[in-house]
Amino acid sequence: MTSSSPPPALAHSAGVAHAHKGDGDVLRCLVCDIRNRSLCSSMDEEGLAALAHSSRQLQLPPGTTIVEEGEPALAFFNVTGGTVKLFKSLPDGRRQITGFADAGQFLGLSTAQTYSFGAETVDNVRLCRFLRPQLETLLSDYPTFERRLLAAVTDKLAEAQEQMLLLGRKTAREKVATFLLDRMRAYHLTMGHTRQEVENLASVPMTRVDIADYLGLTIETVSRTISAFRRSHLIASAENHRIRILSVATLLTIASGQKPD
Amino acid sequence: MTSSSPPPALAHSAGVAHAHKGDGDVLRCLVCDIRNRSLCSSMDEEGLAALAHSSRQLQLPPGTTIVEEGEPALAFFNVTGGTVKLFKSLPDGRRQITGFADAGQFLGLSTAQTYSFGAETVDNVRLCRFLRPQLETLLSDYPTFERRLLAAVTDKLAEAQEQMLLLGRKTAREKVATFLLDRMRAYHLTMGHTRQEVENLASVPMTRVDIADYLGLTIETVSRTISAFRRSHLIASAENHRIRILSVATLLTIASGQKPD
DNA sequence: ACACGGACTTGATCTAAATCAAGGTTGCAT
DNA sequence: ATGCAACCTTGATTTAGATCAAGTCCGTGT
Repeated sequence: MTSSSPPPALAHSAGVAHAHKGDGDVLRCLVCDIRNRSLCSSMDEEGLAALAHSSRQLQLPPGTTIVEEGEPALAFFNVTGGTVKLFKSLPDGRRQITGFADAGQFLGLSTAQTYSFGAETVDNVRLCRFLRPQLETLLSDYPTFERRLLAAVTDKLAEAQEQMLLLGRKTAREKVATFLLDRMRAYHLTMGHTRQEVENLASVPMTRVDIADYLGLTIETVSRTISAFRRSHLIASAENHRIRILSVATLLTIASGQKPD
Repeated sequence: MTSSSPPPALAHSAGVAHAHKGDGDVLRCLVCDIRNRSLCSSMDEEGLAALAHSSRQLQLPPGTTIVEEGEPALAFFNVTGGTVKLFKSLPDGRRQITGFADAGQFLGLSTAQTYSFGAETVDNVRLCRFLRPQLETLLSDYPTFERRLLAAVTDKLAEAQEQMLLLGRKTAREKVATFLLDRMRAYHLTMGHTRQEVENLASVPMTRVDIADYLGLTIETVSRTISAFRRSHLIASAENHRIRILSVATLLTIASGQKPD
């Protein structure tokens, strides 16, 4: 009974799977390996201790609900490992994934009382949870942290605008090319440019359903388009839900709306 | 030769049309009639003086470029009257309007060196321009202002996610219904609920081309859909680029993805 | 080894919206 | 008043991507 059908577990109920006491280790944030790639990079040593104190670390299996659309917006999260999907839905079940949050990204900011979106883990995810009052205290106490958050939200907004261009005006082919390049960039970011072998690899832990709901397509169209790219030797499958991009240049051309195959 | 064909004028070159010296009147922001509906509501009297000192007021005719995609991000703007369109384009000219900024909305935030989007006036627009260094000073000097900006950007992000749902998953009919209701809400906001007569009016100063580029449709589909709504007596035309919404409830039902005409 | 279930692929057909193609309206400039 | 140009509407036809319909692949548990 390790991982059966109905996606269970709400992240902000009391005793969540593998919740670590934040007050135990002041070092947690100090030794966090992705800290330089996240909001937390704005903090000095004292600030990092405050962060560790204000947050709890969670480890969640695939398919776990993190936040639910319409529920009280009680917490803010920083993803430290794995991939989370954010989405909005229509009453009849149509769903739009508005973004994937990989390690280093935040989620859960809300001005309203309730979340205007849902969030669910794609694979095994580690994240730090900040309850609202604690986040507010941090923002007030550490102006550099607040400034960094403002910059991060501004970046997310620019990303969202790029995605609107994709959803409103790109063809299926252009959408999928853009997606693969984005996943390659995301993978490079989380791997920190460490190895040459990682080059041109994209990590694609999500299902075709998720990709389709992200690109405003059906799973069949996503599948066909990926197959076509594979047949044209623009990409090749790699182990572990990864895709090797054989011609970044061609894919870039396609993604930006110029014809070539 | 008041307003001929090729859309001219860059807003941040020295002597822009009707630029008012910011340092002249300390009262400008104090007496601003939309201040309570904007970022500026976070400021006390002293702050308002600082705002007036840090900004310049511009008055621009329809079709004026405010910011250009790829140009250095030198300024931040607060719209105090009229409507601005924000957009991104593909090399072949396909365009996606990512939002309309009405009175009280800001635009021009950027973390990068250059703007990732363009902005152009839809009708006669009044706006306050803050150069980057001046904005940064304001943020540092007035924490409540920075907090308010963070909230405003967070709201814009939620709006963007809603628009992604529209672009990726809604039908033409649902898109247009959503748009009309949004325009009604925008009109109510800028009119401040003053009059009963204003009820159920939507202000639509933009062309069909703009609406189509905002909804991810063609002008023909937008036109046909609006005509169909008119034929079904869900809406009616009103003077001055306005539309009267005859059945808000029905339009809401359609916008949220349930069938009814 | 095998079989079950979820995820993916591929093919055939359908359709919502795009494209192509005329007109009709409206407002401004002369 | 009249003519022009931009904007909008409506109709006919086409098409990209959706839907419908089988399979295939792959990982896990027995």
